[in-house]
Amino acid sequence: MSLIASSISNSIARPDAETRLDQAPAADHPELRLWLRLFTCSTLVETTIRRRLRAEFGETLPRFDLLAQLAKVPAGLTLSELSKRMMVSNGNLTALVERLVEAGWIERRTSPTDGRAQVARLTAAGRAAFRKMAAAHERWIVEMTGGLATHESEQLMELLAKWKASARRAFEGETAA
Amino acid sequence: MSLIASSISNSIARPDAETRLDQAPAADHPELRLWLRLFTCSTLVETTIRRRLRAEFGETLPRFDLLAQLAKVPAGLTLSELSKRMMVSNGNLTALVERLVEAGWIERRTSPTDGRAQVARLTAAGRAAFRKMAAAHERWIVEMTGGLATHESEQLMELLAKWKASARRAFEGETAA
DNA sequence: CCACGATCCTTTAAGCTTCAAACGTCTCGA
DNA sequence: TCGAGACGTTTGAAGCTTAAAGGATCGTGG
Repeated sequence: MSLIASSISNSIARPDAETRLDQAPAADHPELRLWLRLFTCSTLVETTIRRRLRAEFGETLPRFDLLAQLAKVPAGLTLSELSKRMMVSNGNLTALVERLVEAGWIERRTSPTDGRAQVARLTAAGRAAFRKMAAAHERWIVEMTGGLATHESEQLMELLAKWKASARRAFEGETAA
Repeated sequence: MSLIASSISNSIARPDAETRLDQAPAADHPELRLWLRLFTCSTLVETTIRRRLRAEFGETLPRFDLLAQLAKVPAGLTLSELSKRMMVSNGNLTALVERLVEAGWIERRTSPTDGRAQVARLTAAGRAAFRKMAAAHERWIVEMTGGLATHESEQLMELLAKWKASARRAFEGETAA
């Protein structure tokens, strides 16, 4: 969480010919405003989910997320596969998995085909716990997306797909270089 | 960071009349897919910014964010005003402000009108440091939004505004209740 | 005037997160 | 077969984050 926000860098230097701050209070470039808005949406949803998860189930979002990933793959996933899907660094998973193993919700074993890899898998208890949370989670998401009509959602999906493509290019350009 | 992902909860219970998984690999409800995609965009952009900020300036995102907020208000902001704008908990700011004061980039003093409030303000050094980072940050954002045409950006702004409204309702319903 | 509730900040404990470095395992080519 | 490099995971240090509890200050209604 953390709001990037617009720069003030050139809002002073800019000549006043284009000074139409009808409703834009401060942000300069439309791209910055767009990013700011996307980020706000994301944070709002995420924070709400996090709070409700804690309040109603005493759970954290990363734990729920990990369970959700495993729920989709009954055979289990390696830790690095998990870290890719959850979009977190791999060093992160060791402790997270550790705690979930202690809770009895997942089990971890060395891959039979690759001595380096650890495979995590849901236990029956973990699956049951997850199922309850997932139902609530789904309701929350639907509630928070309620303001959009069907055709709007579809439009949004497409536009975000485009953005995602741009963003991923920049993202990957990093690790490659 | 943490990817909520779809539930598997009812993907088995659902009758196969509606089983058109042409391209949707796993997610059930369109709302979940939408949220997932928004979240992915957000994380992709955020992670890229974070990495570049570290690589090129040795800075972290929260520090940059705080400077950005202060840059918009020369007179300074109280810590609680900052926490609202940055969308983080207030307990968070104490240490963050502390470190930025040590770096000499901001200064903090008790508000003359309210003995409880601490007002943070950029120093000249902080403003200079921020300016350099802000210019780069702006370039990065523009780069990552490059795939969208002008009319698409505008559309996206509107759709996200609607979503934001829904999400904020849910968000505020929490603290009010 | 003063007690009460609201507000602002800090502290604490627990957990999450990243990066970078280290270690074991695997793969593949010489 | 053996070595180099790639890969999967763990560890450590530093920092971020939250929720909850505590202390200081403010404003207001008695």
